[in-house]
Amino acid sequence: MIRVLVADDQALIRASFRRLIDSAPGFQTVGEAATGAQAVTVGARDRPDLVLMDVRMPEMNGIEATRRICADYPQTRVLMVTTFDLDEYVYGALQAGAAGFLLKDTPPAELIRSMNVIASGESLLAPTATRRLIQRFVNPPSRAGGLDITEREREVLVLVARGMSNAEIAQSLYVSLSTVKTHVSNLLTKLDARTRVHLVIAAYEARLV
Amino acid sequence: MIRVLVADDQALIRASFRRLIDSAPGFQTVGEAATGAQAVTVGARDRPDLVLMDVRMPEMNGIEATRRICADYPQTRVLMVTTFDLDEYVYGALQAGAAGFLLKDTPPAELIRSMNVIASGESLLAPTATRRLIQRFVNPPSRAGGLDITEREREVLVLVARGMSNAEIAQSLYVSLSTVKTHVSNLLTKLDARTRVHLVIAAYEARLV
DNA sequence: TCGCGCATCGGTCTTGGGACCGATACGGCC
DNA sequence: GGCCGTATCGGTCCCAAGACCGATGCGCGA
Repeated sequence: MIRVLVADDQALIRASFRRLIDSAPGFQTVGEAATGAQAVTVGARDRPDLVLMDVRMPEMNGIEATRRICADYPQTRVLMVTTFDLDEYVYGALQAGAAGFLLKDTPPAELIRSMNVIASGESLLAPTATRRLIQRFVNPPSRAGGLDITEREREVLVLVARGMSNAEIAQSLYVSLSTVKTHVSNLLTKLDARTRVHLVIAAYEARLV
Repeated sequence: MIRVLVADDQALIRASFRRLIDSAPGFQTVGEAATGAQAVTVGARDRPDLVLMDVRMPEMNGIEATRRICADYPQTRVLMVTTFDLDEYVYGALQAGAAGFLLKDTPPAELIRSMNVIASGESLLAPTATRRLIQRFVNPPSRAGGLDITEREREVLVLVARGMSNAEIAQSLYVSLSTVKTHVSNLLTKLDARTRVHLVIAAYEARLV
């Protein structure tokens, strides 16, 4: 029997979830919470196997509540169920430790299936959330385009970020030391850096390496 | 009508998928491929909306075929369907551009639903793959433990990696410049670095920043 | 008790890094 | 033709960085 806690600030939603859960074989509602703080409290007291967590709640939002529950009781699995399909919600929930993220318009049967998946230790996301997560995995936010530097400067920058000295860069690019120094100097100005260390940091932040 | 290409080296599997697809409303099989190379060829010729792609195939594996198809025809969506649930497969497929990743033991009805999701532009993964992707998102591989340095040295290292000068670090830690220099010097030796730039690189590679 | 690792501090010395000055050449653009 | 951005190169100057030497005090385990 999978013991479920329902956390949502709307009583109607809670009741609806409770009916759905209790009618599903193998599931049982063991508690309700109307705020994030309540969810944490009840989660600590009743140790449910699964928490259906809303994001927007008074006192404490669902993300923060998820963070605390997951931190204190890792065996408790949290399934985020929200009306709004926002990036920050998804990323925040996952960072907080949620095992799943679904929208409230998910058909009941699918919700039950999803709860089984989550309770079994696997994870599951709404398709839109999946797409975004994959997107971020494949193409992590690269603020590289923000660097307003020339192509040659970019080449020099990556070599600097590889730890090469100006002399080594000069050899590598078949130019004189003076030229490299000029490029580095221009880079320092353009990127508002004091030393080449800042250039390395900028390169890493821009995902150039 | 969603036009589907089935790529799998086993004729039995292809036939099975074809029957399933053609019996589903809104779907139509437009081609088959027994190798990755064939999949690329047929994909280029027939421009299917969706490709059911196996990973292990002769001539060219499904990952590489996916990479080429996605590179040339971004509107073609690839759903990876494989027997084996391996990390490299999942990550490789996603990097290659696949929009989904399912196991061959997926029930037919769910496969059809998944194909609808994929065709609609969203993404979908098998629960085990979802869990792993989330895991990697939340807790990216951190080679931080590998650094054999003292606690104080670690503190200095992160400040170096933030771009601070030795003097600034000294102020920040309420110690003398000499002390900082000693720590930096020890760090350079321990991490086999020639300059502080290498320290910054090491810090970033170790995910210390 | 002695040794060892760690953190702390000071000194000297060399060198690469960076600021700042200058210059030439090439290509695109109005 | 003239302007501008870019890439190239040279020189001078200064200083932070780093190597290398020394030292002290503290805690911990053999």
